[in-house]
Amino acid sequence: MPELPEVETVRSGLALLLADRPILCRVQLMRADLRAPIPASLARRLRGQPIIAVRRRAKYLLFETPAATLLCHLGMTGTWRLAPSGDERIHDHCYLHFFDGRRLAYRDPRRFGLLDLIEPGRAEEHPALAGLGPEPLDARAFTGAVLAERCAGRKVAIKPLIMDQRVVVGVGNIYAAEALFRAGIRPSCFSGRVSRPRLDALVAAIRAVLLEAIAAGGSTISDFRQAGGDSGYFQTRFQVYDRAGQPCVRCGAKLRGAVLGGRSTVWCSRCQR
DNA sequence: CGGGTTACCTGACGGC
DNA sequence: TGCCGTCAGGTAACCC
Repeated sequence: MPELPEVETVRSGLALLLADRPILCRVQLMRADLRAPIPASLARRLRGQPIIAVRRRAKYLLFETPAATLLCHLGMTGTWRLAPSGDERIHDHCYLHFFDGRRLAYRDPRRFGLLDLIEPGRAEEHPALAGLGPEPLDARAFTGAVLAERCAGRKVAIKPLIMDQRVVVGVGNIYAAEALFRAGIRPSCFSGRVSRPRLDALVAAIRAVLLEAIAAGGSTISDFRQAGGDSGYFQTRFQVYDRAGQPCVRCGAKLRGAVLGGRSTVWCSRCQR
């Protein structure tokens, strides 16, 4: 489900819900592992702690408490929701119970997500966060020059390259396709052969599409929901994603579809070179 | 090392 | 109705 706009939408929703810094009275794990084992000490370490902030790095959520930070990746199907008493669902893997009586539920049918603990001040050392590329919305960190350096001499196609979280974070299959369409770049283009002006355009397109999607509350495909339960609506603005065989919004040509780097890819062979 | 494929897991959907 | 194949927003372990 979640690329940067969806994770940011969840983050801002949770930050609003938790703005009064509620104190955890119980962390209830319903299973011992997701994609990776959940530390056995997680519940004990977080008990009695206030949530002082909810941050985002790449596609990760960080629930900060004085004693430790709860790290969460939503994988493909992870969701957080306010779960009143009686609202228990299949694939709920973790409940955060607060002293004020509220409860947050983490639900993740495919279990590609991650829950882990980070020691205070050690976020950059965590294996999942170390080595991540720049935030695409940070205009100083993610520039055409930075992307050009990562592309130089590379034969990997540009679409899988911009989905590589070591190059730039937060871009997944949907927004990679949308950004490449906006920039007029064919997804299968060798990274090392995309000109510098076109890489500048791609950086701008990535930033623009992510910002527009955040403003729209993310894209709701299947069961993505904001933390408040609302749907995002950016999916109504897809120009290429999931539109193979349909007409290009710009020129009317039939959009092409293929598998690239193991992921479904859609593009306009007339508008994208 | 770079580049490509596969596995992880469940659910939804289309075809028969 | 139900069975089966295919596909899904991500990541990482493999292979050559």
